[in-house]
Amino acid sequence: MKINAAVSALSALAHEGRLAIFRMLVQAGPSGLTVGHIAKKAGMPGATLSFHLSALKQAGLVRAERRSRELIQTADFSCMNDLVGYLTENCCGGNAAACAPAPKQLQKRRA
Amino acid sequence: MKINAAVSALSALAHEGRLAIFRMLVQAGPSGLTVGHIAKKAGMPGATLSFHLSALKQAGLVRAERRSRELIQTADFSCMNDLVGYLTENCCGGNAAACAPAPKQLQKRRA
DNA sequence: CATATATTTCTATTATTCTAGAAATATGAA
DNA sequence: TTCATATTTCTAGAATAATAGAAATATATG
Repeated sequence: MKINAAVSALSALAHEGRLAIFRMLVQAGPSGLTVGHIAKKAGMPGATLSFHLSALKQAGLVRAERRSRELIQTADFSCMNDLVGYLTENCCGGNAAACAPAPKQLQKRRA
Repeated sequence: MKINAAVSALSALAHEGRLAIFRMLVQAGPSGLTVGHIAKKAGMPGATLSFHLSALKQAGLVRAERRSRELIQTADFSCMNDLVGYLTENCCGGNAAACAPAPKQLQKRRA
């Protein structure tokens, strides 16, 4: 992942409404959600939601597929994982153990 | 992590200069870097760098400690890990295997 | 074709963030 | 105290992003 792609993805997620939408989709998994469903859960006018979904798509974090009149939105899990990997890449120069702020609190996640 | 904290962290990272700074600090590890060192590597005027470091600190991603005339900046690894955890939380409703876009390309990172 | 539903694009207004020069503050050294 | 270095705060103009109503487009059904 290049820095521009990472900035796009982070910018897309750096908004309360869009982050909530993205997390909904992450948790929904590969079967996704329709725009209407998201609009209801997010309590957002259609035009506003459409604007935010575009931002997420532009960044590569969300994909859409038409099913009849509805558009099913799904999270792009590999984009998400690439972003996470980009942020944590080569953490502490590769010495992951150094990231633990205190000895008792060992890092459980990847470092 | 609450959504507001996540949005703050993501907003702080959603800028090419700040993302580059943060990654420098992540890779530098717990010993950190001085403002001057970062300014040189990032090729950024002091005032601009200071503005961006403030944003990263405000978001909890960076901490500073004075050592004589210099201020040592370090990444906050637990904040970073919390953010990553927040993004990927309960992915696919807990069925992590579902995130793999294709059977042949298994997810190597946490899901 | 006419009508209904689902979603997007257009538009303009409002709000927020970025940038960097200049001045200010903090620390240390002579 | 005077000077040098390191960093921040102040400032204001320039750039970018958010919001949502209204109109447009896509698909389906009678």
